[in-house]
Amino acid sequence: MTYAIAEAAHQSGLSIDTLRYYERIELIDPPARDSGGRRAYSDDDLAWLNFLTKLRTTGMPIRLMREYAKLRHQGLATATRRKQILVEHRKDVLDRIADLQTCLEVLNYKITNYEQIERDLAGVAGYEEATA
Amino acid sequence: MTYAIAEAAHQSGLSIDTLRYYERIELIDPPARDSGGRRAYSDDDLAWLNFLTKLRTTGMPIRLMREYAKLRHQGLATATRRKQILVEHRKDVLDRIADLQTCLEVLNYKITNYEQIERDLAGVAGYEEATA
DNA sequence: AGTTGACCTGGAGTGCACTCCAGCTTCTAC
DNA sequence: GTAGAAGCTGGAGTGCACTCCAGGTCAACT
Repeated sequence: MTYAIAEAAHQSGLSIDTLRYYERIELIDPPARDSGGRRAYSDDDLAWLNFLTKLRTTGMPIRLMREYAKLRHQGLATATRRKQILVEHRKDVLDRIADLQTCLEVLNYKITNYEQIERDLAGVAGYEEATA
Repeated sequence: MTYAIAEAAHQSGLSIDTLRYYERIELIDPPARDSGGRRAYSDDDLAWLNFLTKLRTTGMPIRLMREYAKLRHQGLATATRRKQILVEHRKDVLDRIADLQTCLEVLNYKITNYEQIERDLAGVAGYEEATA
């Protein structure tokens, strides 16, 4: 099964331009081409894209994704380094989640404040209505 | 109590250049100046900076932070809109955390795979040693 | 009085990750 | 056999959030 670039874009959630861009910067291998010279993405290509988007979503810089992609081509010998990259990245992601949760508390606190303000303002309005 | 820009940078975790940049784009009010024309940040300034960094950490675009900053100057009347911004942003943050957690599972899965590969490689090495 | 170091301004430069464009080819449907 | 959609290439442009720089001022210490 192969997929035209529009379909690959749709499946991966990336834009067509981004797919070609990723190819240019060697994040992905040049996919096969059909008889007319158009890109024909394989299921494997999509699986790799899918994994890449996971790394992107979690904020891995493209530079590091490229290193990972390069290592992949060098086979099993690089498994340790690849694992190391992922383990380090996992730590980054966990830290990031913790950061977000801390910020969330601040956000909650602020929102609660605004709710109190709204109640106060409504109280004044109610009072004004009652005494009008 | 006031703070020189270097101290404010240190306290907020932003760079001196970023503080001046935030001032230029009207994210923060111009702080007071000392007799020599140097910025003298107040505790309130620092508190606001601190909140801004929370918004930044959670990925709020500067454009939106500016809107929020602007509303703040217009007093209580804008409380509802400000709350709305924070509530919407909180949703973004929650979504983002959920995304990260999904990606984390993929990362964990991959890492587990690499660990299996390492064990397999170690097994072969052990076998080779034993039969050498 | 001179040196050092922090700070000042306006403006230019940077890095990242796309995103868009012009001009061309190729397939599909009528 | 022609119109329109989809894809191609190389290269330029964009938006964001800083970051750096030159050339100057000011205060404190020696």
